[in-house]
Amino acid sequence: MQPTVDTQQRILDSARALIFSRSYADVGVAAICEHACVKKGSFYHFYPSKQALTLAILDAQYIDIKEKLIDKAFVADVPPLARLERFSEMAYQFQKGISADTGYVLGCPFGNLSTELATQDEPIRERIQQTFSKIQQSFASVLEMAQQHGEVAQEVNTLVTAQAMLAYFEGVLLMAKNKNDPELMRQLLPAMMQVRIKKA
Amino acid sequence: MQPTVDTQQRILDSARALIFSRSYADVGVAAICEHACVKKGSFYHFYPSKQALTLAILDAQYIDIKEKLIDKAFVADVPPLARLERFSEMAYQFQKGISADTGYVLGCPFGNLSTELATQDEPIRERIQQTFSKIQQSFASVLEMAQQHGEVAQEVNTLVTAQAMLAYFEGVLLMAKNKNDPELMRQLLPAMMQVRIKKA
DNA sequence: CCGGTTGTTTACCAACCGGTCAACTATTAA
DNA sequence: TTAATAGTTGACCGGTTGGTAAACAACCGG
Repeated sequence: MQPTVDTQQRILDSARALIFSRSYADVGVAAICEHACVKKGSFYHFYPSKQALTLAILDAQYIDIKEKLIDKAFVADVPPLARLERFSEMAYQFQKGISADTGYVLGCPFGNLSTELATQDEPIRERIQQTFSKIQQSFASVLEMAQQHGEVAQEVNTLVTAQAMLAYFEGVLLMAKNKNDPELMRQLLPAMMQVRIKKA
Repeated sequence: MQPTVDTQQRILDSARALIFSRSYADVGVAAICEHACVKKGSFYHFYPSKQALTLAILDAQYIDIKEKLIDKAFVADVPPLARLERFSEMAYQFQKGISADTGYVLGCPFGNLSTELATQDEPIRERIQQTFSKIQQSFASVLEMAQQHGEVAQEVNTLVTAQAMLAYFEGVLLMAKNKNDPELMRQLLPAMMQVRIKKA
């Protein structure tokens, strides 16, 4: 048969790009197939439903973000708190690039799908929740190291502070998307490093 | 004619409730009409399009939030910074009530519509942007009074800090919606009052 | 009593939605 | 050589989408 190499991959990549730049509801299966140069029958050969595809997108998206953003920002030869600054700066550069390419700040793939589907699709909501938890854990680990380095007070609840920082990050992305201006991230994100929530 | 009293109002109220609890794309004109006990022809007698209705919803929603949340929280006989705490507490109570009624934390009507439509519908994006600006202004006024009372340092940029606080608030709402747990607001919102961004 | 305005109703539209199905083709293992 | 398997294709499904048009009913000012 034809190379066939990556029909499934093309479907996933196309769907990821289209849904990220528009919305879940606005991107139909037909549009995904057209973008991936695949017929609808093939789509349903690989994915039983649009929902199942979306769950696969979430997993792939997390792997990407972990490799290309989190792991690249949280490097050992930088002091813990400065790693969070690297994270902010890289996220800003990322959104700025997208904005330059597409004309739009697209925000966070997880946050976007979450607000659209959290009350509508329980499996998707749950998967996003798991993803946020993993990212939160990465943040919390950095905060713990920061505590060991004396950069963060011992009385700080690292897990809850990580949650708050992530919430702030998502909020800034939401506002930047709505304003369609990546520079808002530059202005607001530095305050993320100041967020603290103390132990109960 | 029939009482007719408020066909238009019923359409607006139904649409507001339905779209808030689901999403823009998931709530069709037919569903709105059914919920409002109105025929589709009447809908288009009052609103030229679903988009126009949504713009009207945004305006009505802002009026509501301004009256029932902002003006009630920002009262003169409470110290400025404590007004922000009142705002947080009332927002939490509000979401808790919704959660008890519907089984879901619904988040912010503006934030929800923004993430879904910001890249798709420019007039709606713009209207949401104006709404956020107004809320931000209310926050900034409180911060200025806090400065006059010595609660906030003079070097703080009140307008940008207000923007950051609003972003944090939106982020917390997003996370609470995704976790479907209003208690997250109790845990995270107090940190909103600590957010500061200094003058350049 | 009339005519215009406002509002309501019903029937209708083309386009699209997510998803199914059976026929077909190519590949591989026995 | 054959049979099973994996992948592809195009036609098709019922239901729904936002929106339209025309007939009709009730009100009000002249």
